[in-house]
Amino acid sequence: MHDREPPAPPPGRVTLRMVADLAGVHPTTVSRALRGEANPRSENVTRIRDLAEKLGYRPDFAASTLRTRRSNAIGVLVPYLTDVAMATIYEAIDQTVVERGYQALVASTGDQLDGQKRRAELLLSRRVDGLLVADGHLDGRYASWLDQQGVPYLMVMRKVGDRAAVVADDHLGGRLAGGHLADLGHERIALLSGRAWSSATTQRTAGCLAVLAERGISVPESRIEPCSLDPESGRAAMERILQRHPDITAVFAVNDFTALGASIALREHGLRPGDDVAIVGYNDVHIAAACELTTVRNPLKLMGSIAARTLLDMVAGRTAESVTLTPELVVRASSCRPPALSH
Amino acid sequence: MHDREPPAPPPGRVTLRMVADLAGVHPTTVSRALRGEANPRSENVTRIRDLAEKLGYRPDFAASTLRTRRSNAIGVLVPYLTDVAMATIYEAIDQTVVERGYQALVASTGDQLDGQKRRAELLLSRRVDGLLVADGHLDGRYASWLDQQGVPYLMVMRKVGDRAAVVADDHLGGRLAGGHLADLGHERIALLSGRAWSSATTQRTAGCLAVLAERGISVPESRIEPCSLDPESGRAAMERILQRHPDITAVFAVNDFTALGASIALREHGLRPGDDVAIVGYNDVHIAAACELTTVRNPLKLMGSIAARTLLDMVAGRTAESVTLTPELVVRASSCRPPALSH
DNA sequence: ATGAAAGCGCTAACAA
DNA sequence: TTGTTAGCGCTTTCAT
Repeated sequence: MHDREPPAPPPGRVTLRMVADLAGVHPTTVSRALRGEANPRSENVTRIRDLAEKLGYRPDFAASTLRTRRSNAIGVLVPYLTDVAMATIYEAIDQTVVERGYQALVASTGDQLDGQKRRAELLLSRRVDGLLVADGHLDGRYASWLDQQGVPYLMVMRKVGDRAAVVADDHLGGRLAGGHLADLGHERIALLSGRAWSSATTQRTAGCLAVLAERGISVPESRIEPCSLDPESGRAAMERILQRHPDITAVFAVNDFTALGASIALREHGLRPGDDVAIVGYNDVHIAAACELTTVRNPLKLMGSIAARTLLDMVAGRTAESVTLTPELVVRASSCRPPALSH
Repeated sequence: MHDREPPAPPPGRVTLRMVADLAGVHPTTVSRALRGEANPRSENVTRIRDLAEKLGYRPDFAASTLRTRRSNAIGVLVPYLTDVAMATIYEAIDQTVVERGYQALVASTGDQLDGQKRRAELLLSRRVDGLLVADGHLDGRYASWLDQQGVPYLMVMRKVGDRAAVVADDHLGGRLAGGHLADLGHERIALLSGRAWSSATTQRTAGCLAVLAERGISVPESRIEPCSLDPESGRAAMERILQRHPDITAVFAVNDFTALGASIALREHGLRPGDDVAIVGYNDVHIAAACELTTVRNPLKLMGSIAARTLLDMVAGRTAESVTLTPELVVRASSCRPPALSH
C-alpha cells in the first residue's frame, strides 16, 4: 500500500474494475463485453452494458492508448483555422473520422517551420495514429522531418514532392481564372500570388500566367505580389501593386479572402471592384457568393473527407494513393469587363 | 515473459527508460531532469537533456496522463468552426493555453444537444482537465449535464443562467446596432435574430428591439426571423421576410455571415444593399471591413484569451470570476440612410 | 466463455 | 540528490 496520493475515490470516475466488481465478473469480461469482442449472445453482455451505462462508465483513452499503442486519434495540421477554406476541410475531416470511431485533433501552425514542428510534436506526444498535413511547404524541410517521425501522414490541399497527397488541380484552377479574365478582354492584370512555399498558390499563379501567356498577355513581376491567407494581407499586397500600377483592370487573387481584402485597397484608390476592376478569387468559400465574388470552386469538403478516409486506410496498413480533384470556375458579378470595353 | 505482442522494438519510440539506461541513471532521475524538478544545478541535468534530445525522446502523454490524472489538455466545444468568429476565439484560446504548456482540443458540435454530449464525452474520455464551452444553450439541459461531469468548465461567448462565463455585453451591442439604424432614420427594420437557444443572439435582438421601442419604432414579429451562423441561412431568412415585407429599409443581422447572406436575398429582390437597404452585422470578423459591412465589434481574441486563462485558473483550483467585455459600433458603407431621406 | 497475470510508460511516495 | 517500488486503467496473451 504505497502510492497513496490519490487518497479516496471521492465521487471519482468509474473504472472498468468498478463495473466488473458490481457485475460480479472479471474486468477482462467487461472490457470484452463493452467492445463487442468475443461473446455476443451471452446475456451477460447486455447486462454489463446496461450496468456500465447506468454507472456512467466512460473509457479512459489514456489507459487504452498506453496499452494498445493506438490513440484512435489523428492529428490535423493547418496554417490557420480562421481561413474558412481550412476550417471547411477540417470539419469534413472531423466528421469523417468521428463516424469511424476516431477523433481529429487540430493545430494551427501559423504556416512556419518552428510552429509546424512544435505543434506536430505535441500531437505526436498524444500518440496520434496519423497526421493530415494541410500546411505543407515546398522546400522539403518540414516534409523530411515528418518522414522521420515514424507515423503515417498524408498531405492535403498542398503537395510536396511526390509524397502522398489529396489535392485539387491548382494549375488548372489558375488557368480557369486567367482564361476567364482574358476572355473578358483584360490585358493589365495583377496577381496576388500567395506564398512561395505553398504548392497550391504557386500552381494557381503558374496556371494563370501560363494561360495568359498563351493569349499573348504578359504580366510583369511588378504586378505580382505575394500574400498570406487573410484579407489584411490581400489589402496590403494590392496596395503595393496599385502604387506602381494604378491602371490595372483586373486582379486574380489565389484565395477568396485576399481577393476581398484587395477590394479594400481598390476602393481606397477610388476604383470600384466589379465595375472598374475585375476580381477573381479562389476556393469559393461560403462567403464568396454573398460578396458576388467570381472564384474558382475548390471541392473542399470532398478533399477533407477523401483525405481522412485515405489516412485511416494508411493507419490500417494499406498503401495510399494520391488523389487530384478538379476545380471549377464560378462566375459572379465581381469579374466585369475592362472599362474601355464596358459597352 | 508473457504479453509479448509488442514483439521487437523496431526503430520503436524512445522511452524514458532507454534514455535512463544510456545515461546510466534511473528513469526517475531522467523524468526529474526533463521536467526541471528538483536538481537544477547538477551537471547531470544538462547531460540528460542533451542525451534525450539526441535520441529524439518525446514524452508519452498517454502514460503521464494515466499516472498523474492530468492530461494538460483542455477541451473546446464550438457550434461550428467555419464560423470565423468561433475560429478566431479558438485560435486565441489555443495560443494562450499552448504558451502555458497546455493543448486545446476542439470539437464542433453542430449546436445540437446530441452532438454536444457526444463530443464532450469524447473529450472527457481523453481526460481533458477542463472545458471551454462556446455553444451553450439557454435551456439548461446541456449545462446541467456538464455540471455532473466532474470537470471544471467555463462558458464563452454565450452564457447560461449564472454559470461562470466570459462574454461580451450583447444587449448593449444590440442597442448600438438598433440605435444606429434609428439615427439614420430607418423605421421599417427587419431582424435576423439568430437562434433562440443562444444568449448571445437573443440578447443582441432584445437590445436592438429595446432601443427601437424607446425611439418609438416598432418591429412586428413578421419582420423577425431566426437564423443560424452561415450565409445561406441568412439568405433564406431574409428571403422569408422579403416575401412578407418587400418594403423594409434596413436589416440588423446578429452575425456578420448571416448579414452577408442576407445581401444575396436583397439583390435577388432587386434591392441594392448599402444603397436601398441598410445592413448591420455583428462580430466584425476579419472579412467585414472588406465587405464594407457596418457591424458591432466583438472583442473575440480578448474573449478567447481571457476565457483560456480563467479556465486554467479553475483547473489550478482557483475560483472563476465571470467577465463581460464591451462591444463597439463600427460604421461602414453598408448602413445607408433610408431611400426617402437619401438626399 | 471467463479468469489470471502481466505490463504499456510514466511519476509520486518513500527510503537511502 | 538518486534509487526503489508500486500502480494509474486498460487489454492481451495464456490457461482454464
